[in-house]
Amino acid sequence: MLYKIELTDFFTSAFSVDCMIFGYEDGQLKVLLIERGVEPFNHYWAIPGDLVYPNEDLPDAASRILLELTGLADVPMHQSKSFGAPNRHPQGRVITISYFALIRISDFEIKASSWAEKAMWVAVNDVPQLAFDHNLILDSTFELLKQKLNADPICFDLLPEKFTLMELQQLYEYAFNTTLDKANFRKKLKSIPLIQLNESQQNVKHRPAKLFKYDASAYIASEKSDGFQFNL
Amino acid sequence: MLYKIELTDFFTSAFSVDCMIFGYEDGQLKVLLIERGVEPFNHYWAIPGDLVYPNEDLPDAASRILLELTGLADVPMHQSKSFGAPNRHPQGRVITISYFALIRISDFEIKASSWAEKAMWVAVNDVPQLAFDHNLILDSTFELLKQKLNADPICFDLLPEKFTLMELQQLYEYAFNTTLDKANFRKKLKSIPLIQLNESQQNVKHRPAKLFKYDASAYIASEKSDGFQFNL
DNA sequence: TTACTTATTGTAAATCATACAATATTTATT
DNA sequence: AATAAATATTGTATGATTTACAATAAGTAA
Repeated sequence: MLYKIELTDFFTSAFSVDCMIFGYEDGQLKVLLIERGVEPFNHYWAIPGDLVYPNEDLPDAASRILLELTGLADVPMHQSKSFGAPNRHPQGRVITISYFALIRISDFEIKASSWAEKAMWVAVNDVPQLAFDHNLILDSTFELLKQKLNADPICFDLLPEKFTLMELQQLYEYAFNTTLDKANFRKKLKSIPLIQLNESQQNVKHRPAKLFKYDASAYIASEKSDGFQFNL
Repeated sequence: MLYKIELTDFFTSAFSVDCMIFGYEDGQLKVLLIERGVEPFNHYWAIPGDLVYPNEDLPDAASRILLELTGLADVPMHQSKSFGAPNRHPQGRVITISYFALIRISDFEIKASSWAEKAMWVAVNDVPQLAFDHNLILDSTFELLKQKLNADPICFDLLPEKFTLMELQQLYEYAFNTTLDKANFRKKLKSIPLIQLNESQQNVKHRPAKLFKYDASAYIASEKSDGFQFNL
């Protein structure tokens, strides 16, 4: 630095939030992407995100922007990593704080609006080249998501309210790209409060599986809820 | 918003990094704090941190600022959470990206400089009221640190190179505020590559304990290094 | 030599993980 | 109806791990 930098020189940056919404459908873990209809990166697919207003809190911005671009409302989000390489945005210094959430795809209707041309669920294993450094952000957040799947019972946010144990197992098998023993998987589930319903799977060509519900309040009430390792 | 907001209106913010350096000394987990010598929050204790230059990458800024304020160099840092409440900084909108690192206190010499009046190691259970939202940042990062202590063998970054198993156990007992069975703790350690040295503790009034070293390269070479749960 | 203090190892019971095998319940087919 | 096919669900035997203690070892201090 040759010249003394003034305080006002620092206040020349912007910041954005990027919202990664994950869902589970057709046996695949998917993320909600938009097609940009503006420069820069016009017509590129991207994580829904935008600049934060100078007086707006970050979680509020995340909710607003997700709603504006995709039509999704009332999705509680968790903070992921922040990215701030000096050249990551062509229009100036923009630091992005990324957020993620897990939802039941069937509970929501997506509708692209504002400058988003399209909105689409894309399997995480099938994500194209994205705008900005969004592939980096997504990869990093998917790793975080896998950690959380092992540490907290958040898998139930992805499944329908009533699910079979096989569906639960397949979600884990897909996320961790592995195969699990059915009998032993069920034994591990004994440590999680699940309620077996008097209902069965419909429209299958074989013995239908029983449906289960996750008992969140029982989990919260248990000592397990702090320091517990899920590790399915 | 009554008026259309222009792109230039967004580029009016600044961002900072805050560096939480943890160490272990006298049986206590400590964090490095500075006393501010400038407004705002003059004479408050604070996490070492400052504004990032408009063209500076975040990790570079973290290294530079830590060196300027505390004299610590060559400390690899990991990103923690970001904080961006609109009113968290009295001089304008400043989002902070927090970083943390674990070091061996005895390997470094701290020296306050620039606008830091003092620099001091403070036990994490004994931190005073800090400037800005720094108590919030520290609490949140200490939780993250505990998670990491359970997931990775990072405890060895805090201990001296040669340590006794009792010292290792006491570190965990302090961090998790619990007591552990000596015999069973040692059995858990069997899953971690430790090298027993031909040296013993010095200057103790009873049978001295053997000294151990952590074999990092053996850990990295093992399959455990991905997806492994430490959980001591 | 003996008491004292902490380090280190051992052991038995209980719990959990793993690899399979066996049984159960439904739909589809004859 | 009876049987086949497919998947759901439960069982079992072996080994590994966890847990709560007890026992032994190896130094220091008188």
